Amino acid sequence: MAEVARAAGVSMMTVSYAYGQPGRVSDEARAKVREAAERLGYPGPHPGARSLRSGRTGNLGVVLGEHLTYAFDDPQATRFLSGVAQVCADHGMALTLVPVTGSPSDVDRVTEAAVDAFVVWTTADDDPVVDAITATGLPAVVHGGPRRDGLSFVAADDRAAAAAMGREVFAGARHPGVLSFPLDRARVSRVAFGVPGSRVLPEAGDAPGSGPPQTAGTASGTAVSTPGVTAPDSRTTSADASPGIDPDTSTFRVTRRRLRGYRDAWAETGGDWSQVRVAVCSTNSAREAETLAAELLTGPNACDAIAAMSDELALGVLRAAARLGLTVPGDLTLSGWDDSDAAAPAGLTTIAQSLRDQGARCARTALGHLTPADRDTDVAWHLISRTSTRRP
Amino acid sequence: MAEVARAAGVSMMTVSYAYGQPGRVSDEARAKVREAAERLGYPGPHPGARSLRSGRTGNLGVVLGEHLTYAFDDPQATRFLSGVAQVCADHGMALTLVPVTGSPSDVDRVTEAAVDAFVVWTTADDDPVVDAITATGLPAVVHGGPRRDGLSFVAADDRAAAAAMGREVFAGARHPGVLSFPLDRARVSRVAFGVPGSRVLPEAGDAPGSGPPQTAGTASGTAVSTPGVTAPDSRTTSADASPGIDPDTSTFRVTRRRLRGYRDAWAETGGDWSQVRVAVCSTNSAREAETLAAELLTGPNACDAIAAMSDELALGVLRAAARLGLTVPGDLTLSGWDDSDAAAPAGLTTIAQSLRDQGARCARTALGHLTPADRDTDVAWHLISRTSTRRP
DNA sequence: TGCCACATGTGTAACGATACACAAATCATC
DNA sequence: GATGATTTGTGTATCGTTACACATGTGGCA
Repeated sequence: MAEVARAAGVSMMTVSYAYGQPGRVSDEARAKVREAAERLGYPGPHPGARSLRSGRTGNLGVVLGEHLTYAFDDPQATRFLSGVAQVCADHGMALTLVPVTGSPSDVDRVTEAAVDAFVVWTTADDDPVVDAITATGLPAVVHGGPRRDGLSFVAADDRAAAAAMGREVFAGARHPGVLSFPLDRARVSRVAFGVPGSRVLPEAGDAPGSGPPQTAGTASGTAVSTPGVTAPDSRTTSADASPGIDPDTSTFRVTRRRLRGYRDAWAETGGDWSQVRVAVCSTNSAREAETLAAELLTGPNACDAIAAMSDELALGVLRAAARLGLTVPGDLTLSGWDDSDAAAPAGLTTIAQSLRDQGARCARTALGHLTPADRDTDVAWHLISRTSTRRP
Repeated sequence: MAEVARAAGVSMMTVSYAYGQPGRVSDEARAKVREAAERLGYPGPHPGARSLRSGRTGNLGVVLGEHLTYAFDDPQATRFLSGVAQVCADHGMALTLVPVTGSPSDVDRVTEAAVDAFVVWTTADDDPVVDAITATGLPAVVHGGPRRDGLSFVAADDRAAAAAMGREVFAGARHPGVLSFPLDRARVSRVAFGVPGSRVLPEAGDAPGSGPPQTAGTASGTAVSTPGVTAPDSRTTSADASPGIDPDTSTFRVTRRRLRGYRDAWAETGGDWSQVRVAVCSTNSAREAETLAAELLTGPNACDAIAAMSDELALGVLRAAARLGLTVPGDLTLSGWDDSDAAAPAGLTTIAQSLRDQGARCARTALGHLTPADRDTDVAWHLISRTSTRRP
């Protein structure tokens, strides 16, 4: 830059202003600088040096609770990020996806990230990456979960939405089932009934706190054997050996609250959670859902109502049902979540929420460009009732 | 960092190594550093300072020829970027999406980008963003186009693939049609026949060069009126007033070569390009395709064969055909491109190419981690023949 | 005329880290 | 025990920019 200044016959500061604050210098000076820069092949201010001095990078960081490629593979993440991208574009900010792979070095990737703020896409309460983000001291917004003091938070009321959906899809059912996202970071897929005697707790573990919620039985070395708590060594994929599914022990806030919502709805009919069969998918894919749904739909207690946590998973159920010769909603009522493009053609009852809007809101919040609506409005959702829950 | 060094009782360099090259210091020293850092709340090396001194940023930049949100909205871009993301994750590199919006300031966004290399997703030959990338002097790989000296290039042989497809979909047709991507950055949608008398040029304008290809009639002030060349003031959306479509004037390399390929195939049957009706879509959306396809499928010379440049567009044709009571392939043969998830269920003949693999190859090339296959293998494509081209 | 506001140009002093070269201690090898 | 290789720690110089404070010229306005 010094060379350019000399060649243009101006001071270094004039060159700096010519790039950073074009209005600060005269047209004449700016032209001289541009000309000299062109002639000398000066590529413009070094971004690193600029960021070192100014303290800003012009990047918004995005951290996924999944492998980096999910940003482009998972339809839900993609819609969310589209909203984030829109806001970034509006403000001329680049969008930096931090390369998370599920390995311990993820923490380093976050620490090294050259960004001005973070947006976090749903992860587990005990994900160390969240602590690393907190440690940077940069503004950060978490979507879905976990909640933490000091980090902003954006999410729909998943429990209420799941309860509303449960009322719809479980109505008149005798053998309800749930197709769930993973319960924790191990992402083990399995099929099991709900834990018996599980009380319906109001909101335990959902309040913001400085760490993961302490769950009975995992809090200390004196392991209290609480019914339904997954023992560390019992993570198997065998349906028979699987312990019961306890919503309250899921470390993914979204999953936890949706399970609770379904449980709420079933309890309202006088049913017990232990009657509900839950298939946990390790990924949000129709393929895996099809396999697990086949398990739910066969055997002596085959499900006649399934609430799936995404439309993707629900489509897997539809495929499984078709293969088994079951009709929807005749033999089986079914619900999805998110109102994806495929939901309407499939007649799928679903929860509509605009992940794109939520992504945009997260980005605005992170960048400090809040609108009044961001502050005052709850995240919107509504249930779209279609044929898949019209029990004859 | 100096403070941490003092608190830990070591030199600054030891602290630096403890973070940047943990193997360079003893376990003991590293522990002391980590402890002191923790105690002082030191968040780790400042990324800007690090990049200033080391010359590396740990970011791979991605530039789209479209608005930033296309990264998450367009299924083809999404698959491509999934491949890029995979390679980034493998190498611990962050993925930075440069906020391109179609405005002149895009050039500044590129210049300011703190990245080690660029990957460019298909854009126009005259996109100034490409020059800005060249000016940075950083390694860059262009996917699709344009070709430029000094920039690496990855693409399938679109002309050959389109020719193969044309042979399949135009076989036995009397009124062929094409559903095309935009011809140039104006992205004007329109419907028109091919220009008459258009000679089949081998590869004009496709060789790498330092600038956009010079096309007859646009090269200089003395505007030579060449048949079929779009005059600057004739960009209208009215089908009647539209000048003919000339493949050779499209500034998008991919579009240009696919149009040429279709023209090649039709010429092989003895047909003239002026018999081919072309609908240009401004975006890659089934919605718009449906509207334009309706135009192709009605009137005195309704098309009985349509080659679409993407499966998305082809699905729009299917919808339009269904609404008009036309059957595929009975009344109309149809082809898509890319073999998206929806293609097989729809029985759509298509060109399969792995955009994910191509994205990965671009990223490897940009980052200088080439595999032997990257060097020696052409980008693969093959035609998948399904029912949509089985003319009875 | 005198005064202030504004536009424009300049010099200095960091910003926070790492490349590099070197020194000392430790270890393996014949 | 001498030699060279390896491990580990240290100073110095420097990367390229912008914040800040200040100087100058110009025009408006009472």
